[in-house]
Amino acid sequence: MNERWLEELLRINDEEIKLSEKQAKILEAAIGIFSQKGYAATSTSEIAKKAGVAEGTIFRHYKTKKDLLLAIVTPTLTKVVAPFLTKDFVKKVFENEYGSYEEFVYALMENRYEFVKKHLPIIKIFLQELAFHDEIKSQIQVIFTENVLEKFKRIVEHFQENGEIADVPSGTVIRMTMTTVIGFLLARFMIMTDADWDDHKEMNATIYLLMNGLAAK
Amino acid sequence: MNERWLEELLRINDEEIKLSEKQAKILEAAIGIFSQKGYAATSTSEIAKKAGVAEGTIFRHYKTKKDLLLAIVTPTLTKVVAPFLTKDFVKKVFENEYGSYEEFVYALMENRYEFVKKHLPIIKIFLQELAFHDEIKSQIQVIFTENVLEKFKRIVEHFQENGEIADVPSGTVIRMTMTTVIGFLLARFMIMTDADWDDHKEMNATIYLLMNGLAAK
Amino acid sequence: MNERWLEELLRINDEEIKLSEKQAKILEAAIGIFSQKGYAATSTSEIAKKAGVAEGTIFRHYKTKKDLLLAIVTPTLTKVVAPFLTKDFVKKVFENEYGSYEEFVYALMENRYEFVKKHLPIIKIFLQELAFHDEIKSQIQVIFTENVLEKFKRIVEHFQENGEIADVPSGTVIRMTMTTVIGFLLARFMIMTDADWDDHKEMNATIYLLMNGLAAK
Amino acid sequence: MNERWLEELLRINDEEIKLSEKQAKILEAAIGIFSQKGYAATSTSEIAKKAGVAEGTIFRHYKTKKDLLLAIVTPTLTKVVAPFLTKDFVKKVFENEYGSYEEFVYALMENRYEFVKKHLPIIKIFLQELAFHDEIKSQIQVIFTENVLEKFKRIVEHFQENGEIADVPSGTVIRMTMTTVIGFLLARFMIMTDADWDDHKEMNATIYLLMNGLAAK
DNA sequence: TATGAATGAGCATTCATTCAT
DNA sequence: AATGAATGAATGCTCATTCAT
Repeated sequence: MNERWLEELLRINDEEIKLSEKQAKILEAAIGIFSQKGYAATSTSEIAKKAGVAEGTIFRHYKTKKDLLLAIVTPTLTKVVAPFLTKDFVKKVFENEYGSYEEFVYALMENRYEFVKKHLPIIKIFLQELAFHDEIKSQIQVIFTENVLEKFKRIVEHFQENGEIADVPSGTVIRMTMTTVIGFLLARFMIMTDADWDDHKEMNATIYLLMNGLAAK
Repeated sequence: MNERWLEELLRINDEEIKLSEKQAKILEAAIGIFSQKGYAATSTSEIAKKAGVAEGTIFRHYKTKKDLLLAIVTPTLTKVVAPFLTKDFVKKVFENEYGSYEEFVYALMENRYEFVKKHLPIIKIFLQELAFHDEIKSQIQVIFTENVLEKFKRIVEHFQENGEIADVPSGTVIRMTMTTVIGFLLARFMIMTDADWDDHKEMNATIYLLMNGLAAK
Repeated sequence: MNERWLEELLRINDEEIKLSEKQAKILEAAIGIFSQKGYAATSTSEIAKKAGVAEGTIFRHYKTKKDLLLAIVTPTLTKVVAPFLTKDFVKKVFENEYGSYEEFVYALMENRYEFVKKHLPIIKIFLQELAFHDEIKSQIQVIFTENVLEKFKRIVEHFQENGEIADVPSGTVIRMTMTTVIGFLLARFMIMTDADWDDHKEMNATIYLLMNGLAAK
Repeated sequence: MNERWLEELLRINDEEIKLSEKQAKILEAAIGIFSQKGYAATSTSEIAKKAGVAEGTIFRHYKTKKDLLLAIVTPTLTKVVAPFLTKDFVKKVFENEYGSYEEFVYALMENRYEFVKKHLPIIKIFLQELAFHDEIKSQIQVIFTENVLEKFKRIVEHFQENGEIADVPSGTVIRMTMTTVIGFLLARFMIMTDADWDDHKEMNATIYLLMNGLAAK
């Protein structure tokens, strides 16, 4: 089985992670069941059975059940806001790699759409457990304020000076953009899971409306 | 203790619900702990202790732990979309009680803002457990398609003919409106719980952006 | 409903027992469920539901669950060996009401056959709980030695002197007779419950074999 | 502790059963308490305590309490009628290993007497629970009709042709023989548990009477 | 490294019994 | 006399975790 995707997803920064075969199976099994029934409602014996390992093996790799959860969720945390973490992300914007805020948002949305689509189960776990574990909550806070907020603000202000978008407080623009993007993804993947949409058409419409909303008058 | 609000919230349609004192205490306790730690991670003994009753008493009133959850969540289900359930809701719109879509959205948002603020713990439970209990999921589906969708559509189309909002498919307008409203409420109550916002200013900005987005050009 | 049979069965000696309607219903329900699932596996709430009374009502009439069992089983105890308890039972034998031991055994068997048939559920309870409650065990001991053994012995010896039955120790004859009678009844009512026998033909054959066995040579 | 007898008793057919030390202790404890207080009145915690293991350990070996019961009772089921299950049982009879029906019955009784004496507690459990668990009941039915009835019938008919026993329907002879044997054993081990009998003398008398009863005239 | 038997605290639920009405 | 809400101990069973092999 090719576990490259898992290794890649769980890698933080650039330290290579080597997952033994058993470890990979445990993680896969845990992701599957956690996302389906929730962390608290999942038993380690269930995970062990699905992973095809002994119960004890789980605890050799992860000291507690919660450690197993965090091993899944923590790396994902950074991956969710990944684009913002690349060094030259802002530079790209200023160097006109994105000719407009619209293009930027479109690229962002498309990128996150693919990411969510690929890692839906983990994203679900993440959203669920976020509410109950303060470790996760505060990590988000940190990542967001340290790595995302400032950059996002610079980008927004760039396009405001630019005259493309209206001169409202950047916080509001950011929130509008984010709720729009996240709202679209939630609607698409959590609620209308089986609706037959033309995803890209809806995405375009959504961004069009957002841009209209943000446009300078 | 005054439990009128609880009785009122849990009332479906117009059947009066009479909560005995113990029952009210059980519900209150359950709501508190469920919303804080999640349904699956909450033990009935914990609820009993917080409610100040014997554990057996819980099971006299609610046959299973899950029944207790549903007794909390099911009535809330309808209350969440309550405005749409009132008989003359659409009529009001057409009779110019709301002069514009903007006014309508504003009223809706304000109203739901107050509702969520008041019943935050139950809403949290509701959102969490939604993902794991198919009974809840399918009930939502039913309520939404039967009571909300059609009415919402008529309203949107009304204001499209009216020339106020753009001539995009009504489904897209509805989704945009809903993700905006829900997005705002989620951001406000779930994520930035302790930010010191000026709620109404943010609400106004949000709606302004939404309306710009939806405006006919 | 006519509860005369119950009142009659539960009457000890000659004290009249007046069962209130509720009491009769409780007893009836208890007999039904005890005999079907056993005393220990039956809950008082189950009895209450079947009897159509409140749980509390049971405990108004019978202080504990065990009291309820004993109220059913104790009177039955004497009724099981009832023929031996009538004053003139032995006299009847000697006065040639029964011309032979065979006739006597036949009458006894027929009589107990009808009794067991009529009161099968109680008999079942009786046999089951006998094993677990020392009160019942010792009561049997008492009744048997005080009321049955001596009389039975006199009867056997009568027909031994008479020359009808062999001159083995009367204890052995009694045991043989009893295991034969009881064995027949057990086989008929407990084991081959649904076999389609000709009961009286089998009874005759059984007694014939017994008498052959006991016959003086 | 030597658990060979338990392993042997619980072995079905010829598959070896290996009982771990804990398992043996659990079974021993369960047999003891079940037979004393009955299955339904015995709690798993009680068994665990007596067995000197943790309560969870019981459920690692036996999925449910009922499984534990069946693990005790089911193998015993076949052992009870064991003589009939040996391949050459009937052959032995025809080849004059038993010169007469009397000798045959005597051997059978003696053999079962020793068996019951040795395994009294299990036999008690067996008789008690028989009444409440349909699995046990139907298994008996199967074993009896498949393995015992036909053989027993052939033996009886052999000795009828032989002229030793009377020409009554074989079913009746079988029932008489069985109620006599079982009646004796019940009387001996269940009822007169503490009587000081000379067991073999009583057994001889019993068989003598039975044979007289069955004798061809 | 991996196993799986063993643990005992904890779980949801049921129980016989009490008591205010 | 009858009710049924309330109790809290007890039940069968599951849990995350440990540890000898």
